[in-house]
Amino acid sequence: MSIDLEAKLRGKREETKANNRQAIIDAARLVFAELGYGATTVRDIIRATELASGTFYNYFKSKEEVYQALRDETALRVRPRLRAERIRARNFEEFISGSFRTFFDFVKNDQATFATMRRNQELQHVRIDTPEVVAGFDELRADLEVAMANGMMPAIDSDLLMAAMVGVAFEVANHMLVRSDVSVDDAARFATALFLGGLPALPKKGAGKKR
Amino acid sequence: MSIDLEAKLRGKREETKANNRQAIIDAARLVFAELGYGATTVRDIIRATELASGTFYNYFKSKEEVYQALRDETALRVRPRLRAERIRARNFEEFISGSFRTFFDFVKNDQATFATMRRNQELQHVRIDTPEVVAGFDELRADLEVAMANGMMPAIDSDLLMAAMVGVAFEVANHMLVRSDVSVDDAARFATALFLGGLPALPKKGAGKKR
DNA sequence: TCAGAAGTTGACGCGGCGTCATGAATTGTT
DNA sequence: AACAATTCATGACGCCGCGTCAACTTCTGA
Repeated sequence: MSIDLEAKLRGKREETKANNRQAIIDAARLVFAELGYGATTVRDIIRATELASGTFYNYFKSKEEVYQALRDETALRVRPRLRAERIRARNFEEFISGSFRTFFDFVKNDQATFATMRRNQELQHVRIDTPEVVAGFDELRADLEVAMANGMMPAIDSDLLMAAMVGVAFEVANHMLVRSDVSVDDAARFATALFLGGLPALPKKGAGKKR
Repeated sequence: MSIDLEAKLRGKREETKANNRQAIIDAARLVFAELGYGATTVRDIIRATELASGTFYNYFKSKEEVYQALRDETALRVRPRLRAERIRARNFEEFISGSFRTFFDFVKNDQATFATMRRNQELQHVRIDTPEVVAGFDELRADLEVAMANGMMPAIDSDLLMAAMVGVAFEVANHMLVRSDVSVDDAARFATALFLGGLPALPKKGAGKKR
């Protein structure tokens, strides 16, 4: 059977390590959803598992770290999609609208993940910086810079542009989830129009700097 | 002396209550700055004070609540400024640029407060929802609606527009603080240009809705 | 078959949590 | 001025979660 196969390939030790880690993550997802992030303790998580309390610390330093792992799993699912969407883009309009639409679509469909998080009033917003998430931002900025180099769009401070896009994306996504009358389409159209319209007006890089 | 005066006016009881509350808030500001939000305990806060541990709970339910109070103090300082700036505005350009400039200016000058917060990696971002802060957002939206009614700007989904402005404001503010080469002026110009340029392109309210 | 490595276990000491009985200080009343 | 009532500060207390660590079990490679 497949478990034996894996055991052969990876060794039993590696196998149970992976299983334990995943068991903790899965338990955490459940418990966070039930109790809310702030209220859950490491003990709650480990209790929802077959493992002993000490074992938790072989895998994570704290509940924060488990949360990050959860977050990273999510980010790992979106990033490739966003990346693909941007690479496919033939012009700036597609670049922008594709990015926003993909993101909002993900947030909406993956509401299971996000709703879990959003129940917790303590974790105030969708927006959180986990290394994976930050890496995703960096990818966006890199792609923006490529687009500028290709002449697809004017040369603008890519860092600020990225910041603005990220801010709009997360904040609008929040409102989309809260309000029933805002569809993915509405949200994407809104964000896209804002940036397509605003782009030509943005201060060009190198120019206008009073240095 | 003035303390006697206050005591006469407010009663000694009220007086010490106000003092204790403020002492706790001040101690919290200090301790948060020193240890970071996540690492500080209620005990740490109360220890930085002359009061006994039980007294803390006469004023706040948890460290979260003290943090909110801190946050509210800050929001209470910005809101009137933003409000005044928007009321003074004679056209949409002034409305937008005044709002952003005031906000970024505040963040920069009040870095003491914000830097304190930003040291804490756990509180991921400037952006947090405390009742005062939310009230500030609502004010912005209300003012946007007034501006639309006055014909200063086209009728747009004010909720989404507010969300976008808030997102850009906080995210760009973050980058402004992190990067030494972005001045308040740069940040304000960038955000203003984005919205002034994007506004005409935004989907008009009532139109285009496929309902 | 066995020695060493790797990893699991749960009991332990420490410290923070929120409560509550006690007592001190302030206020209002006669 | 004396007193009763009210308000509030105090800090000890029981509870629980924290992270550690010595003992033990399981796996691995020779």
